Amino acid sequence: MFLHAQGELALGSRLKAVSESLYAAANAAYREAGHDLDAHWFPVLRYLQVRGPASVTEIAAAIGQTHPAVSQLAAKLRAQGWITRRTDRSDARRGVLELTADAERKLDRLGPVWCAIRRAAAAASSRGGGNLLDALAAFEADIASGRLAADIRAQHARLKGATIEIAPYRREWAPHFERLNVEWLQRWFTIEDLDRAVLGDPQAHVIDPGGAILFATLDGEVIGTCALLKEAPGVYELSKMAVESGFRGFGAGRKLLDGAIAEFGRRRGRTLFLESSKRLGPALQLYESGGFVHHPAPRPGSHYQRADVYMVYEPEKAARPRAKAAPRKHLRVVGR
Amino acid sequence: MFLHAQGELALGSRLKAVSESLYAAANAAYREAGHDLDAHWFPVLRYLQVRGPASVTEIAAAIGQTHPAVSQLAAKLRAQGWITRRTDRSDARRGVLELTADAERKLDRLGPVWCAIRRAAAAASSRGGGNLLDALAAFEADIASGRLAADIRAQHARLKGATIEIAPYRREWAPHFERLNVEWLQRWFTIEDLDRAVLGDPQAHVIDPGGAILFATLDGEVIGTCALLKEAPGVYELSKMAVESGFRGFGAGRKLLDGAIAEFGRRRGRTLFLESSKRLGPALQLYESGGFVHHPAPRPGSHYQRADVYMVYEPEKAARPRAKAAPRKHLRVVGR
DNA sequence: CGCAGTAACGTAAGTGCTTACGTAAATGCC
DNA sequence: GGCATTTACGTAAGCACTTACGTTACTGCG
Repeated sequence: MFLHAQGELALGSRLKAVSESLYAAANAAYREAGHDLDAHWFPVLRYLQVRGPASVTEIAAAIGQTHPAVSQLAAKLRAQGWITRRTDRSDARRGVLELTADAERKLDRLGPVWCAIRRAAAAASSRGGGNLLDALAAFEADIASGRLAADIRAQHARLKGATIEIAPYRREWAPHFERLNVEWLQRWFTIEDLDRAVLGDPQAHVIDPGGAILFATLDGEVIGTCALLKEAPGVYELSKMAVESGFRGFGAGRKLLDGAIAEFGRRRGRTLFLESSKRLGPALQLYESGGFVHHPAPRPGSHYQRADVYMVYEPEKAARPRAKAAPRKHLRVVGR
Repeated sequence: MFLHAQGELALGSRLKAVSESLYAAANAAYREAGHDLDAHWFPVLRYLQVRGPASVTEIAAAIGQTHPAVSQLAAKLRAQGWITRRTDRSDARRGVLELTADAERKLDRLGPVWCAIRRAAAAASSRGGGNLLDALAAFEADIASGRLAADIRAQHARLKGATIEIAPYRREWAPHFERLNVEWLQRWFTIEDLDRAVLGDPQAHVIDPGGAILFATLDGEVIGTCALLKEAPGVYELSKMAVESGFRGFGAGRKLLDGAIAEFGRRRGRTLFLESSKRLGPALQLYESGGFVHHPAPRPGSHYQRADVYMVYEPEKAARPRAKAAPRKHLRVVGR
């Protein structure tokens, strides 16, 4: 499922969905057992059952909802004869909600259903190793104490000054090279035979012929890559540039590009070119600001079907104080 | 917190609350980082980012929401320039939603915020032993497969034929005797000195003087209790009858009453009386159907302040084929 | 080919909450 | 004792969904 792949980022969505499924399951159980009540009423009714008559704000505070929520539900329950309301003697603002005798009797009959739900939910909650209830309690504590919010801020502050490290090829990272490239290839194009070959065995297709592969890491985690392919003596191709989609905005692309160009320089290359597609706007912008200029025609023997943009590195064109306000128009014209 | 004490029964409420807190935390993080987007948009926007253009129903299925939800959100996002919609060439019913170049750029800048949220949430999720994400995944699987619903049904079927066992006093259950009685005393009255004494040391105040205490158990779990106090030779008082509020409807009260009367019989008692309160409607109904009849005046030396109902056991009055349709009016008249 | 069945998806209305706001009563403070 | 502040809580409006329903387009089958 897509949301599962998003990990913690989609936690809110998933929790809400599970919450609604639970209400639905409870309602189904009530209906099957012949009880006519809604699972959403549980906190209020149960509070009144175990604690006795209580005011709107008292209940709201106890069950962690706003007072209008309780107020509105109370109006509904009153209309249906579950509760009564009388004004507090010592404080005329306050109302005292109380279960009717009939409601009390109905609730007293719910034991078996509640017990069944509790046991089934407990079993489901503790399946798969951990215990949902315990984990949830810890999570709630972090939210209530503000620790989660503080942690997000702290992490973000740390990450703003985070150092993306550029590291040379390592055999054990070959799967990352494949994974990162497959991601954007599938997203924008299809994987061509040449891709499959290069990604499947980067050692044989990139390193051994005299090329290089760079990896961008954030705190040890590989989040981007690019390859410098050796075409001919002194002629290199920049290719397979990929940054994981959840890790854009760290500047990994720029660092990879700089790293590749530096590598090209170290090898005393004469020509550095690349093939790309006008569909990859942000990447083209990056190449332009890195010193690549557009070339009208494909190189003889162009590799890829998808390629419709050809660029060549011209060092003096590099816009080093990074051109933040680079005119978008330029890109558009190029893209045509 | 009240909801925590309800265990699995309040899980739905709590999950929803956590879900909303998470959305709020994410939104705060977005705002602080200067991004103008809503956490609720994440599933749709992220899907379009990693998977590329997609139709409404495709997205809805992937993120586990209904198609109107996606449709409505899409309309809003379209109005704000995040996505465009064009009609599918091969199927005129279907629309193709696609991120605008601007949106693509905005999303590409979110890496650090996402990473911060992910890390903080991961830390909170795995604090406290278990891991919320794993536990949630297992729980979701049980819901999706229908196992939870089936389990509830199965548990409920089992519990309908469940046997409440009545067991005699055991020293290690003394705390249950106290807990169960404190629950209803606090709910309906206040704890009087005599209560404190009896509940604090049932051995000394009930058993040793020649009385008895019974416990009702469900699958080994103590869920109810009652006491038979010896007042004088042949004279007993039924007292401290309590069934846990979440376990009403199992018939534990009746079994406890029957058990106490049987114990009274085994001891060849002559008189069995009880003191109660007209506020405890269902309990009085139980006593009546068990063979107790109302007595107009308090016994000389009545024990409790709260007592305003006095009953005496008259075996021939026991409505043994349990009087389901016992006239409520009777209770009312008695209660007056 | 014609036509029933189904899929895509927009619109409307409902729901369970929320925030925003107003009013009346109680409280604190000089 | 008067008056600002706070508290209780109802009402209104909004929001993120849902279910219900209708329209239009595609699909499969005789």
